[in-house]
Amino acid sequence: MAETKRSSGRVQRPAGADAGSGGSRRRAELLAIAADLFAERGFVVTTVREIADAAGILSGSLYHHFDSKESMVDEILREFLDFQQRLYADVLREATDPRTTVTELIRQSFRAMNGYRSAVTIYQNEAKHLAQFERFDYLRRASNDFERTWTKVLQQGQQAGVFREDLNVKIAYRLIRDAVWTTVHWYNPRGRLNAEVIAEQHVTILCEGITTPRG
Amino acid sequence: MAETKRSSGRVQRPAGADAGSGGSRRRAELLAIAADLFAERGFVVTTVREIADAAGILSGSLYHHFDSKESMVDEILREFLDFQQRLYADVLREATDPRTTVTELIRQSFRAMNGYRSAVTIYQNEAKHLAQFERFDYLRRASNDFERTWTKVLQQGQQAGVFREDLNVKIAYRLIRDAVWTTVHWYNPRGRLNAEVIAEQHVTILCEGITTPRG
Amino acid sequence: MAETKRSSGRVQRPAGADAGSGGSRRRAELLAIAADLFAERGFVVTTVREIADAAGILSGSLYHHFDSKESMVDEILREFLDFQQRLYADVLREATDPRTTVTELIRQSFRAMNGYRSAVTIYQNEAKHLAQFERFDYLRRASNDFERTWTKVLQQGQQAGVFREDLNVKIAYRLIRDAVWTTVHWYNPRGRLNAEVIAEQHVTILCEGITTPRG
Amino acid sequence: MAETKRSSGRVQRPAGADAGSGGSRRRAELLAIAADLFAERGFVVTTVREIADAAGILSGSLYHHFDSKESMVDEILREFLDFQQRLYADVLREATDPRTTVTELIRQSFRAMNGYRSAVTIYQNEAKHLAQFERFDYLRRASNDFERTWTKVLQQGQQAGVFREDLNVKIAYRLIRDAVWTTVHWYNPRGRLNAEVIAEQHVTILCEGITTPRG
DNA sequence: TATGAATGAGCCTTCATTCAT
DNA sequence: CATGAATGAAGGCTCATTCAT
Repeated sequence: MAETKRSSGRVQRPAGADAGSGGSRRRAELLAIAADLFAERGFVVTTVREIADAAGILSGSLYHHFDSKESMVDEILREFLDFQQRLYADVLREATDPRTTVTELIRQSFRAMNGYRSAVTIYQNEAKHLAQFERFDYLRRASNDFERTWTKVLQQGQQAGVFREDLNVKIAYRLIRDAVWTTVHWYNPRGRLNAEVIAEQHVTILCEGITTPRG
Repeated sequence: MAETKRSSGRVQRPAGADAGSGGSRRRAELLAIAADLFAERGFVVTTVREIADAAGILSGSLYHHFDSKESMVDEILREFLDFQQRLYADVLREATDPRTTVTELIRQSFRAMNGYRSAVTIYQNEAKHLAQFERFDYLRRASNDFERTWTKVLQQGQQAGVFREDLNVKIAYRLIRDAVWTTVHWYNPRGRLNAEVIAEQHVTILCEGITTPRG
Repeated sequence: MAETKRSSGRVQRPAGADAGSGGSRRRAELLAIAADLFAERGFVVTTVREIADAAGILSGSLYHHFDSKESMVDEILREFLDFQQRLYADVLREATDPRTTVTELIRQSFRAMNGYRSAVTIYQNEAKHLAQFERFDYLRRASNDFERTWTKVLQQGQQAGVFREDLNVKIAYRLIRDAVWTTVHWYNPRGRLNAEVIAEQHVTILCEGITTPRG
Repeated sequence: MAETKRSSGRVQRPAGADAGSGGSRRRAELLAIAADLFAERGFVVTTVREIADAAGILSGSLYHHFDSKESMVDEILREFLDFQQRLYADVLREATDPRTTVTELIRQSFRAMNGYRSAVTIYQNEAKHLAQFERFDYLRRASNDFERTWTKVLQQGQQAGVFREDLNVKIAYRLIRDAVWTTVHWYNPRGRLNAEVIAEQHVTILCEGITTPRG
């Protein structure tokens, strides 16, 4: 078999996690470093040398842990997508009314941005480009899943009369998705505006609009 | 050396000819081809060869028209930014109440997407990356201009009591900007949803929210 | 389309040949240089840098003419195989008795060694290794063609009573083939023994054996 | 440093155990594995990792047994060459007439192919390449020994009138050598044609030729 | 204006080898 | 004996760019 290179490593473990699992600690470190660079500079533009430099090793040494640069993003994205899908599933399982569900979906989207900030950015920036390779088929699948999840909730809300009838759910979904996820481009975890504040602003604007309630 | 290569070339069709001007027709064609490729595939990933292939010439021949690949994006982006800024200026000059102004700003943002679709995409995708080079300083400047324009209007609206007081204008601005401009990623000019419909949906959602007005 | 890289180039043109055909003269030169190196040092071991050095250009420049190192051998081998197969076909077309046919087949095998010396060596040394890649399927096909050609003639000779009955044609074919083609490993075009002499010795030994006629 | 690594290891089974000796049993196993891979895939192309994989250990662990990849072939080839030379010496010692001697030399060449099949293949394929390194000087020496052995016998046969006068012994030797040893490329120990049959066919063809004895 | 040949720098990857544990 | 992490050198290939014709 291969010399190491087995998958499974957690990325920026956002809690306890990790356990005595397979992917060595070193592996996870390297993945986190790569994720940050991919997010900051772009996947194509980031060289394996840069990753290696940042890790304090030689570029060739990376291949002791990973098959390729591609397999690094691959792992990073899968990790994030799994996490996000789990969060959404949780919301749906405990869903009550559509309004609350939408609010929660928005909030949980922001939550992923804490543990998987780089991954979200990468997903945002590179998914389209990567999706053209067979290996990344799952990106399209995940994207479709997300769309289905959201549009279903929006439709239910419309039928229940809680969401505007003149809403084109497809457009609405995309607007919300982009509004929420592009946040990652300017959100600064060490800045004044923390994720919660931003999340609530988004909930407010997207649900109620920017104008004051009409008397 | 360079016989042509000077800037000024119009990119995509927008309105009045341009005939006779400096940038030859061929130049404009090449720029349009490049813009489409940059938008579709990404600036870094698009090779000069691909552009040349699409134009039916050899890659070296491109350098008769342009100094470099960079100077191509440069022209493409400048063109679009000029156009967009002119449109915004028009809106502001004829501004009445904040609510109408915001609506118009949104509409005019969508308008640019018709004539400068590729340019908008490129701006969306590559600005951050390009802005790190001196040559593209104007990107940051434009971005700041946009932010100033919008936040001013939003603040005025708040003071006038027409926009919610609990609005963080910075966040609101970014939400609106991203919601509007990321449209370019999925907007299909030949699809069912034309730009106007999408624009109105955005106006509605962003101004009134997705929920039905409460009695 | 591609920038150059079209196939068709003659390799070590063994006569007038070449004409104003497609593959530029430069291309043919490079191919000849590559062929010599592949033959002398082995395909895998020869680096594109070495080829480029021998040609007085940079390694990257080779890719202006060829898609890859592989496509270089590919062309070299195809060229030779075509030539050899044409020669064999000529022999068969004008075939009279089996004994003469075999003699001619041997002679024509040696003839290819003059114009395509390097190619023959490469074929000898690398065919097995290369044949494992789809792209080189034709190697196996050519090999089978050769075998069919030879074994048919040998069988006919046996039926005609001119070749020994106790001959295993498969073994005989392989013995002859290898005896003839491995010559390339030690044959020195500028040495004392010219191709004709060697050919005749082979004809004699293979047809009559090394022992003196008895009786 | 090296605790084992010293030469002497027997390669493939040939005869009497070897137990207790320096080269541990493991060592011999590894060598056999390496030999098979070198033969099948080529020395340069075979990676240490592949050998290690086939042996179920990590590539680094091989260096507990051997100094380098080179020292592996080295041992493999020495082993075979020793064996072959011993066989030839035996033939010469008990030599009677040239015709029988040649026959026996051919037979003993085939004999080595049973115990040292991979080694023969490696010798066939890589000798030329390896001989360029000082360390493998003995390859050239062995090759010369073989040539001397054979040409002497052939000359004696000519003088005795049993081999054709018009024979160029150099060419004849090479023809025989190559005819015999290239067999290894297609000989399948588990195929229909066993080594003995092949050997006898070679003896017949090389001594008597493929044509029927003329009345 | 365009071609065709070449440059030069850099990229991803491979691989034999080392060595602390 | 073996693992796991790393080294360092090299290899095939890409690509923006130049320039003589």
